[in-house]
Amino acid sequence: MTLHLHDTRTGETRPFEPLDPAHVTVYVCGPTVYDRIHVGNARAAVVFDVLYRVLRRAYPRVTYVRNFTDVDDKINAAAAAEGVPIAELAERYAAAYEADVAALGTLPPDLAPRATHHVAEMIAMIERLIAGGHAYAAEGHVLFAVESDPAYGSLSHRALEDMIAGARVEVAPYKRHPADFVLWKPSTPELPGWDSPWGRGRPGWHIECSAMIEKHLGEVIDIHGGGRDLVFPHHENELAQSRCAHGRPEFVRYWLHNGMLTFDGEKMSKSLGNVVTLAALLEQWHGEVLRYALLSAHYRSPLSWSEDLLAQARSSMDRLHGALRDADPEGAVFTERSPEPAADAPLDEAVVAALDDDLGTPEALAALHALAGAVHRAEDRETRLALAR
RNA sequence: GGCUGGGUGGCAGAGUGGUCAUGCAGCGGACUGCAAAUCCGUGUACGCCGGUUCGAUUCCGACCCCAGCCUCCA
Repeated sequence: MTLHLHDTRTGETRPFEPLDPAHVTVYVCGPTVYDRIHVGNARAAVVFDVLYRVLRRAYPRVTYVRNFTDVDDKINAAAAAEGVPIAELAERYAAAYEADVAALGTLPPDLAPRATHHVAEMIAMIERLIAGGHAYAAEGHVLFAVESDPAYGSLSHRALEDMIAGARVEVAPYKRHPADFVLWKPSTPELPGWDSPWGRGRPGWHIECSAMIEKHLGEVIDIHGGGRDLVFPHHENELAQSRCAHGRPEFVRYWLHNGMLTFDGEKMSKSLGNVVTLAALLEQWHGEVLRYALLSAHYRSPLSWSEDLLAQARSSMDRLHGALRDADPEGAVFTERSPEPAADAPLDEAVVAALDDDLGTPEALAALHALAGAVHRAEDRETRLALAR
């Protein structure tokens, strides 16, 4: 079976057909670096790491880009609270992020661009949008005109009129349409800012991803990933900007969104205050156990997080390790934690089939356990328990 | 209210029109000097009500409930 992926935009799972099979392009929304990440954030990193590994086995070249949002109000606030320069704080948490997700056995992306390094590209893109009649300047801001994009709402499946009905925040007076969103906003002298045709200011959140994708991967990419909570408005807006700036209807061929981690039935998020930082968990649990726990549910489903889940993950993981020990007591074939099996290493067919079916990690793990059982029952087995996952 | 996606055994969580997910936990047994590991066996599971069908957890309809998004968010 060939790789099938679920695309949020069309709502269907279909065979993965890259634009250019010789070079697959993937972009995933990375963190805003103002604090240590929590397990919920880590889920996306792990899920898309699995995708990356699956793609690398199937295609000769894969470019995986995961950005750092290093210009944001929260960063400014955190830096001010600590009394340190904004850039210093951002770099500190970017480094912490990399260390955190590396502990979960994820491969580093091919590129990890910073938003602040791409302001010129953003400004250029905004100018193109204005020239094309898709954006307008007003009171130091530049706004995207949602009504100029007939396809606006196609990713999140909502109609413009529904958005107006649902609008809970007071609409800024300079907006032509309540759903218009900011591409550029003015900045105060103390805050980070860049000179632009519209005065000193800083970019809106959505435009960074559009600009970085265009620069590093081109106008059309194969896969765009992120958490479900980013579908609207972030990805919808990103899609609108890129599509309109490029003047071509296609932007992302497959939109992949991972489900949220819940804690006591509610989404784990900073605003709800029910977060568990990854760093704290790593003090108690091996990264492998956390990875196992994060992959124990299908990536699109919500996953209920608990101490119990971790204990179960550890026991399950132990069973797999036990099988490896049994099959290979000297550790001659399998190293403790091989970062990635060789590209030509044979993998169990059931595992591959499960992964090819929209990254069916629970089924893949079940297949791994079936192998483990076989290893224990048989005498010696050269089972290739490639723990690629 | 609108738009998505769900409701599966003690827990987590796959899947399917008529035999088994899988793991953890529990229980019984085997092996072992004890223990660990391993093996074997074990549980009226599929939100509720109708419908289609020889047969539905799986298809259709209504209902109830839950989560996410609509505001920063993986």
